[in-house]
Amino acid sequence: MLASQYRPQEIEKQAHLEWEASGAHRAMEVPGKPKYYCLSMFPYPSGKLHMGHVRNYTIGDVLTRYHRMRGYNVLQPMGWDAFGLPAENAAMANGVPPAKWTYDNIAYMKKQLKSLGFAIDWERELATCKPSYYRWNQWLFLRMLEKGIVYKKTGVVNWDPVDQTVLANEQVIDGRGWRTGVMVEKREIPMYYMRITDYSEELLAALDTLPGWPDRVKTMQANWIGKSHGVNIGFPYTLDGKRQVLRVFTTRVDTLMGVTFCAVAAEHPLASAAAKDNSKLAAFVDECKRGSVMEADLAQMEKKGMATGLFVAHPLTGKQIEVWVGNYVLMSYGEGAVMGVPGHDERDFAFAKKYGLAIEQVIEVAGKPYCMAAWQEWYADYGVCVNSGKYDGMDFDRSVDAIATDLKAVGLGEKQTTWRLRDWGISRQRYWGTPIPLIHCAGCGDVPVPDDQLPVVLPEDCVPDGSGNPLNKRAEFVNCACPKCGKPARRETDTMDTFVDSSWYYSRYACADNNQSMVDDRVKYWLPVDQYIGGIEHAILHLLYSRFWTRVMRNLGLLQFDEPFTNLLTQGMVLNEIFFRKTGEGRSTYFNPADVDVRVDEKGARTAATLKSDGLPVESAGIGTMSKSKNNGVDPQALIERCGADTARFFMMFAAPPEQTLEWSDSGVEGAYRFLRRLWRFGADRHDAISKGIKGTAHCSKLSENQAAARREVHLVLKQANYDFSKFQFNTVASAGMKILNALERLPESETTVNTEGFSILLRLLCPLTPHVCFHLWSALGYGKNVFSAAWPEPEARALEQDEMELVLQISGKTRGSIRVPSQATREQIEVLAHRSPLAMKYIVGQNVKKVVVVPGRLVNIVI
RNA sequence: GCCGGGAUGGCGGAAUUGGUAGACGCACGGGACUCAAAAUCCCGCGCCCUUAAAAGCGUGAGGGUUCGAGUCCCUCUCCCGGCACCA
Repeated sequence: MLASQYRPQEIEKQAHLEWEASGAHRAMEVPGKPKYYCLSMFPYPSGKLHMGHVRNYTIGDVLTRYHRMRGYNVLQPMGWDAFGLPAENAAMANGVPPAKWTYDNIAYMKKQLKSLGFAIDWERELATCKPSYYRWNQWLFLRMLEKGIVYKKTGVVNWDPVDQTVLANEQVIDGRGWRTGVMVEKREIPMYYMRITDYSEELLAALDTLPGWPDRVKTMQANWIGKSHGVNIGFPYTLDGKRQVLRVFTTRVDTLMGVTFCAVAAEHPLASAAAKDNSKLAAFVDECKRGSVMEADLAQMEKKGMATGLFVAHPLTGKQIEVWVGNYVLMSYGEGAVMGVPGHDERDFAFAKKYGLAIEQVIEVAGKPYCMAAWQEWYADYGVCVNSGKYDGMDFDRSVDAIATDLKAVGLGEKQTTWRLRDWGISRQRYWGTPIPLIHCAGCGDVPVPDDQLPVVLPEDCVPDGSGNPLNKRAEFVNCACPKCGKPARRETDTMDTFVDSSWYYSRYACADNNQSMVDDRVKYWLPVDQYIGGIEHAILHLLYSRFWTRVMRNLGLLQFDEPFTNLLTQGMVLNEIFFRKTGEGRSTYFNPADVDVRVDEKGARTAATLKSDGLPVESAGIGTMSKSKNNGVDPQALIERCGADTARFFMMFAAPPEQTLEWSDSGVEGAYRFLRRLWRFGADRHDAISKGIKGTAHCSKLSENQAAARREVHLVLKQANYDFSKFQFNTVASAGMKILNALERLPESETTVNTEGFSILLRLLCPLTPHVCFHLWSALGYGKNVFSAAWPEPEARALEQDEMELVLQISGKTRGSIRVPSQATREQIEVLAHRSPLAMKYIVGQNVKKVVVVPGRLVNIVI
């Protein structure tokens, strides 16, 4: 018997018990059975789940359950990206060690994930902050060190001079330290790097082997790697009596004859040399070195520069060219120096205009006038060389070849391929991360920790206070013996970038219990990941580092594949409304949408919003991602407790397609809940009839016209829904479920045959989305024991057949109505029927028919 | 600034390849049931003119290709994601 009322809490709890008892979500290696590894990006244990998690893991769970029903052996694991800055911030705020805070959060969030009914194999759970995981970070780091993939060099960091600490970019606000408020400085410190640039070519080329990745992600990665072809040019000069060469890289050597200055980065050796006895320049160079290291900030800074007083010679004409220091020149790209061609480059133009430097046209584009006199014209288009001596009249390709040849002849340049991608600096001057397994010895230098001393265990009871890395204050951690000479030595206290942790965790899930090796043979069975799901914000860094790391492991013989993620789904963000009031000092107070009343007019359009507590108006700042700072988050817990996990899941899937942003809506949730109540009631009302009814296919021949029409509709919607499933369009799958229920509800209750079949289709179609209610109804109505072992529903061709079909009738491209024609009608017959239809007559009598377009199954267009 | 993406009723969204724009849901309006409320059910719902029908307009803005454009091309505006130490 079925209770008349839908009580999600009860049936969900019961379902969880049954699934747990039967081990329904365990994934075991079954040789020969097709496997499907479905992975969602693991969460950072920030405290409690947010809606972005719920969305991400619901998408993953829908795919997991769908593929199980399709006969795959599916693995869906879960773990914790447990190292990172927020734990240290929480420690500073509450005095709790990051470890305790992290483990408490994991326990709570795990409970929440379980309450959502995800088909996760919890036996494979991992947390990156556990020595059993990060020891393999350390182990692989040492292998990379041996192979020369890891190396040491200096890198630039944000330095807070008051707290005497390195700041993350996130901790720099408007160029100042977040806690001290003082201007941040750039500081160079020694760091360890991974040679991801050794893999530039492969990482770029292999994007073509990833048809299952969204094009936008592949484009972003390709642009990030940034392969460009150009020429490396030398501008000779003499300094301290020695002949030297200033090297620049350009992709536009065709504009070489238009160079009117050169500009170098503040960190460039030439800038330092010139600043030595020029205090004004030294001050300017210092100024450039202050402020944030973020590229976005640098690129938006006002272009500033100062002449060095040094001159270099044009490599082909010998003309003297002044060298400037420019804050828009990045030391990290190319040679840290550029040739200035203000006539044909936007940034050079802005710079030249500001400092009154010469602008010369050396490229002409047909049909595009160049108005030098106005001093506001430049263009970067490709064209033909002019004012360029022997190169005049040459197009881009020819001039590049000619100029490169001439440069080579004088030993001042050759063609070069340059990459935008930089090596990956992994050192972090922070506590809550994987210790870098090195020991610094006065006599032996940097000594790797021997494998048998791994893992280097991070003490779990430190409490950071914002002034540097607490590991430095731990004598028992820092002081150690040199593994080579045995003398007292100093342990490295830098930890690894947390992107290291997330670069290979997907492999570890296959063998999380192995404490003898990083990976084992089970990886061969499960990997690569068939479907990876996560936020679009990870499109570049995390995914690129993972692709790199996979190749490193492959080259060490640990993995047998090139690409870790065969298919990628990038999910959109979850947004909510933002309400605020301005307070005195121009600051804003934000109010949670749950505390705001919104009034509407008789058409449903919004008229006003007021705060519930005081009834006074609040302002709307539109919609934005759910965040603490905008106070617009919705706690999934309250929702689950009130409406159940199925409602939360169904709303998430219905409100928007997975890749798009999703806007939160309380009434939308209410609608989802209403639908599930209707679904339940349909089953409860027809319980007796359906449980006694004949299961299986309803036979067309025995059906009335009414029944056949309803059945046709169900199968038609199913056909579309199956297509949508294959495209991961879960929002239209959800709406297909609603359409099927609408169709079945329109049928009289006595139509048991069609109802029984239709409802079984509906339950199977929806069970990946709302597993609990479908699981319960399926067995309660006697369809079988377990809906997840049932066959996936397929539309029946015979159910879709019909004698007549409707075609749209257009007159000269304007839709005027529709006509009915026999399904088998030929193009000619359709044309005749269309002409004879009263609707067409009305428009074509007395007109000259120029042309008739017939699109089979769609429309007829009579052009007059 | 650079790279990537987006824009469709009051709202979320739908519309396989160019072929009836607005499926499905929310909100809103009207009605039924009820002592009443909640729940539930029925009807309506892009804009404009209108008693109604018909016509006209309509997918961010402007232009183009086509018998036909939300969908393809060009130009522009606004919004969102990333920019290497947030994860």
